[in-house]
Amino acid sequence: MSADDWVLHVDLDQFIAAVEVARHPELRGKPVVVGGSGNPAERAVVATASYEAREFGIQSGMPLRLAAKRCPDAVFLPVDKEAYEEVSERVMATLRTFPVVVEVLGWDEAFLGARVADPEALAAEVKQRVAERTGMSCAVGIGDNKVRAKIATGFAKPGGIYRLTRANWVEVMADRPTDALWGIGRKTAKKLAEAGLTTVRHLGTADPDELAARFGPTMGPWYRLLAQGAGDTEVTATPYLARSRSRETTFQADLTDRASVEAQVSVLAARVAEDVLAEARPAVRIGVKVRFKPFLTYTRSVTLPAPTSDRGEIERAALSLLDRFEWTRPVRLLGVRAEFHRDE
DNA sequence: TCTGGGGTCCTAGGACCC
DNA sequence: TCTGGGGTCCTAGGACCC
Repeated sequence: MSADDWVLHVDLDQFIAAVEVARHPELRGKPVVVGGSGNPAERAVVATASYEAREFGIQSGMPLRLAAKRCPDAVFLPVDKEAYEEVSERVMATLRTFPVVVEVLGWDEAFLGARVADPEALAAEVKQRVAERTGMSCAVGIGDNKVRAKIATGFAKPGGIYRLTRANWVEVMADRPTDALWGIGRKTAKKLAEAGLTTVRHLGTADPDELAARFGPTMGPWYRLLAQGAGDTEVTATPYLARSRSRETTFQADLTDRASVEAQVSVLAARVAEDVLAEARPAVRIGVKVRFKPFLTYTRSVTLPAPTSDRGEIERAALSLLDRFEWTRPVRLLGVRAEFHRDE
């Protein structure tokens, strides 16, 4: 058997819930909901729900209050970022013990670039070693590019292995709705349906010019390629370079006066300035986001006269942007963002 | 919706310049 | 004024993902 190039996508099962259960074994088998500071009455959403909690119709992104209504007996836990980062680091370190290129995608997922004859055997070894060294269970998707590997993982969950390549793409995907594709969400699927394109098969054979006219010169033709299973094959271990850093807060009670808004923007700007300093690259642009009651969101941003990492300058820029909003409604969220130079 | 927080990328119009 | 054409930057918003 000769070796070929493969992309594996490793995705930890129920990552956040799994970390919590690992350190609180008494929670095993119970509906567990992690989100906000663990108080289901607060303005926050579900970060992860255990499988038991999902049985009650609880999903990530759902307001904690609604989750509590659906399952009053669920255990509500606060988000503990440090704990998840620590376990994530151990998982990624375990992945790096294999002769593969590891590209980290987030806390709980990574692409592996491997040249092997038997990718299923590699996937099984990865699952086993991750379980032994970290106690975490994962699903592994195998593909001939990143898109197919990523979609394959969805069929492998929880805890399995699935291979999706050019060979079975049509058979597996052609009759599925367009939002089964990675990068097509609810809104785009709806727009595609309005154009008569409801399945992956339809999209893959659609007229590229018409797609370009409807969805833009880049996205239109890209959607068609995506539906054909096309995707990037290059897995890279190059360290990630952030394009921006931001901090935002939804207030438990809306802000109604300008002085509190300014005070909160100063706090957020200081946190962003710390992040900018940690990046060791200056910010070139500062943005402010305001979400008014009921849920109206606006942004204003400015290119700085010169790149800076100075806390005072970042704060002044953020505060000056406040004059460009209309302050007629209560404020539920404020955010401050710094952007870095795009090249390198 | 009772709708978080942290990101990425694309689009489109206007400004501005040659 | 019956107002070129192309390139690039700036800005706001949208869609998507985890």
